[in-house]
Amino acid sequence: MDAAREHPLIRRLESITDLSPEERSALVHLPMNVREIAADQDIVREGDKPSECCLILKGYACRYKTTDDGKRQIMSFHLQGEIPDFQSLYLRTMDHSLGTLTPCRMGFVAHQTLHGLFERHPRLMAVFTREALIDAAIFREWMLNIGRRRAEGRLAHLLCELFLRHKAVGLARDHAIAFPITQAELADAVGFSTVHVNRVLQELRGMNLLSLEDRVLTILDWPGLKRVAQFDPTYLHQESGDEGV
Amino acid sequence: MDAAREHPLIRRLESITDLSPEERSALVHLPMNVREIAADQDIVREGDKPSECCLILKGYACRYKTTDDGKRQIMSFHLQGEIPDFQSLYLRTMDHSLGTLTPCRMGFVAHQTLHGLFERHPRLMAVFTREALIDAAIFREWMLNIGRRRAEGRLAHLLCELFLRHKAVGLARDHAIAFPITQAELADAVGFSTVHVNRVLQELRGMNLLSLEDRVLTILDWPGLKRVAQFDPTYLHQESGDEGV
DNA sequence: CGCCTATTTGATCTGATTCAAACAATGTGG
DNA sequence: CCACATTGTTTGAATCAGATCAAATAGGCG
Repeated sequence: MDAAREHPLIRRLESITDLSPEERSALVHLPMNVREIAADQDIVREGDKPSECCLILKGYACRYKTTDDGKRQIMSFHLQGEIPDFQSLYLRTMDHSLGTLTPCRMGFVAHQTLHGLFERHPRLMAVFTREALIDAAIFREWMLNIGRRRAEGRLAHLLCELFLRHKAVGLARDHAIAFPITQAELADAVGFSTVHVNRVLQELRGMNLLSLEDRVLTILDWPGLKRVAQFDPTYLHQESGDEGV
Repeated sequence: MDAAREHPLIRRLESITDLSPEERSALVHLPMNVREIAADQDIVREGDKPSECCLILKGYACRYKTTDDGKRQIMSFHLQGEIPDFQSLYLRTMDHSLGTLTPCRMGFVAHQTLHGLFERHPRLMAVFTREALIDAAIFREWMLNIGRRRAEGRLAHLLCELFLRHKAVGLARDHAIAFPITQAELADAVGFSTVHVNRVLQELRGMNLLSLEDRVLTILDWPGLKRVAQFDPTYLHQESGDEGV
């Protein structure tokens, strides 16, 4: 079997664009330092000045910040194949932290290595730049979500997004995805209390829109969920939208 | 007097990095279509597929989105010298709208022109990429702000940011900046009702932290304002931080 | 002057928080 | 294999920050 097919980064990039044989080869042989990391560990922290980027080979991670009085805001969730701290290539100091949600296999790639890669393959640089801009688009949508949507819609919106992002990279089976995110983590992502997440989740279940048990999220009624979320997938900039869901 | 000094884009970029004579020359002669636009006009709208980017030569603009039920979230404010829709170079479809807050002079630059510029001056591309990543850093901070900070801190935080951003590009005079943003617009930026913005603003004034009248914001007590905002300027990635304020 | 937009004030209501505690599931070490 | 600790979920009751509704006031400006 083709080694490239098994490589989470390549699988992800090929869900976005076509790669030339040279580009694929460069990516397959990208020097990286692979480490296994337990759940709930920080990989880089606010204030750090990292000299490498972190590629998720397996598992789930998130970016977050905390206020001085200890409240946390999760700004993004990340799946395998993603490089959550890509921005550290251009912004020396971390303005937020990156941590694991589950046990993870991480590939650490030196900044220098990536700069070299981009010099030899400018098109790859454009692809990663695009990805970073999509990240920003997701941040914008979350702002609208947190700032202006009320409970059911807000939580539903996040679940719609997570489902489509899994689907786009082949991590959805039928209408189900792995869902290792706890209610407390969901709360920190949408700006609720844990208690409220629990109650809203029960509402969504009560409407037969979804089921969430044993760390698996199943979408039972996609049009219905989209409706309560007012979900429009444009901001994910997946060429396919949500057709075929 | 040097024409480049007067050019808002160059002034802004030189507040960030040094430009070579060739880069400056390329920027001065960057072909653009200049238009005057009234206040409260959309420049591009969610769903548009623009073929040019918009440089603010004069005035204030903002990016925003609305929910189906008409609630608006402003995701960013933009000053002169900025290119708020830079992402349209890489993401075909607008996932949000860009509108003026005040009468503006705008320079429209064809995507093609910018791609050409970046090909000839890769370092400029890196600078703009960096700027886009700082945009994203600001979005993240706003998420924390909207999701996890309560009223006084939330509004104070936004005002701290706007002050520092003005200062960084020489648009602050002593401790005062132009402030054409209405209370309704502030409300849409921080996720409040207009009424609540008014009350919180009165609190901040009552604490003698600032004055805001006649479209001028004056910071009366920077350490105090920073404290209630829990403001840490790291996320703006200005090398100078807030020293000298 | 009169119109329109922006700010301010007051009264009431409500969605979500907080606090507290029970319950379930999972894992750990003896 | 059980006792126990730990982490995550669920439920109930009281409270509150901020929203909503309504109306007055204050500024520009044609």
